[in-house]
Amino acid sequence: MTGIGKTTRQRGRDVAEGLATAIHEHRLSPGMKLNEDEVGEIFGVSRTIVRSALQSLSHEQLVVIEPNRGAFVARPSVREAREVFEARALLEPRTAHSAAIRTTARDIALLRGHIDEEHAAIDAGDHGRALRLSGDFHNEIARIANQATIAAFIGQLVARSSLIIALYWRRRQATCESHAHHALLDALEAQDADRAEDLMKSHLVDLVSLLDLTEPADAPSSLKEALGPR
Amino acid sequence: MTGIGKTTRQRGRDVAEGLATAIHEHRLSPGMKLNEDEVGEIFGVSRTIVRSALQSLSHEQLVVIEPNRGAFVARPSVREAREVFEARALLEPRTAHSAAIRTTARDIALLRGHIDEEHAAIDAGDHGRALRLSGDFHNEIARIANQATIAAFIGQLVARSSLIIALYWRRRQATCESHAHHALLDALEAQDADRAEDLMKSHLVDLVSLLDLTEPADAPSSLKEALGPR
DNA sequence: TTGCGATGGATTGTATACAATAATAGCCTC
DNA sequence: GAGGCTATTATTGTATACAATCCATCGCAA
Repeated sequence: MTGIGKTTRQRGRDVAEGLATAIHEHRLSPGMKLNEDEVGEIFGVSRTIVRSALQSLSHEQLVVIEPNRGAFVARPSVREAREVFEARALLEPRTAHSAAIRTTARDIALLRGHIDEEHAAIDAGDHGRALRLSGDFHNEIARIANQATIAAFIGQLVARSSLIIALYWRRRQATCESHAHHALLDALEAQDADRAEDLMKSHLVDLVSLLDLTEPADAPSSLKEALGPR
Repeated sequence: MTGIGKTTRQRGRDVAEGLATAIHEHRLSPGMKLNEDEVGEIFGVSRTIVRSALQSLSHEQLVVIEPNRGAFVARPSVREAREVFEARALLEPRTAHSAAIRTTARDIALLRGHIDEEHAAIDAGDHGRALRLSGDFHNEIARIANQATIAAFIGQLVARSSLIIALYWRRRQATCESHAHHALLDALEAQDADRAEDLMKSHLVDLVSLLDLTEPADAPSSLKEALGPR
């Protein structure tokens, strides 16, 4: 239904999506070099297409292009990390509010499926996949709110959050946030917009509190930190 | 200071900016075809660069790329128009609040200069330039708020607003919104964050009220409307 | 006149070739 | 052996050539 890949439509999109998914699932780590020839060979396209995909990703700040040096998976600074979550705090609660009002039974079923998949992934030990699904949950809510423009912004922020989590997550422990998602789902199902808004707000606060945003991490502040026993 | 154009840095950015400015100033109208060869000849670059610029603009939704048909200046639908201003209503008031707290004397001077330039442009009958400067005013406030992520979103929304105004502005009359900008400037100077927030909110409401968002306008709903006496 | 189909021209999509720049390795000097 | 300079290699930036697609014109028949 989603179209077989052999069709003539723009393959740059496919490459960009492939790379984005890999980033979401933490298979590509922040700072990693994205060689144009290599990527092209992997996806079976020429550098022209790869270049287009990388530019696209750089526009949503998943990738940083350094002139004449190439493309790298972005390494959001502590400051950027804060900004991303402040933006999310500004957008997502109100969006959850709108979503609660418009939620249909079909949406609920879809979201429930999402959460189930997420659990399955965690049980299977596939943390990358679990993380991606967790992000998708937020994107789904934005979609339900039926405001494409805001949803697009949230999509970008969720994607960048994935990089931020890769860099600044405190514990190795998997996503323990399923409870928050469950509670949100309940509020949406009850169409309790105010509760959904509050839950989203505190969910985001919780998320940030699980990050360690004290260290610069862009450049190690000391040699010992950079080379010492990890 | 800003680098002479002959340097080796990516010229795609220059082309994109050139086109964006033309769109902001309403020299390029919604729906207009952007032929790759033509644009390339105008800016003195090859299609490769033009293509990159067009993709960039399409990502911020100033341009729509139809596969195998080419790039066109975007024609936001009524629905998109509403969404853009709802997003602005969500982001900009709080941003004005933050900006008011952080405003410095230097910022005030800069904004005042902006407003003056705007007036000068209006007096000179250069509505396009006035409109662009009016948008820049909003961007400046976002910059002062010192949240690059949100500022980038606002930048996009302001740019799209320019297209929306081109399509749905009720009167021929020029921007009569200078008063709102003046009032905002005063609030910022007084560092009265709450007032700045309220002023921004009502300013945006006023802006929307000056738009005619009742008609589809994507396709004229009747022949009479399309061909009748204008 | 109206509708359909074919042909030619123009425009976009993609790959590739070449030029420019940065990274690497080797050599020489001290 | 350490440090710096040069040459080589690898990678990116840009232009161009070719293929695929679309659009317009024309012709023809009903």
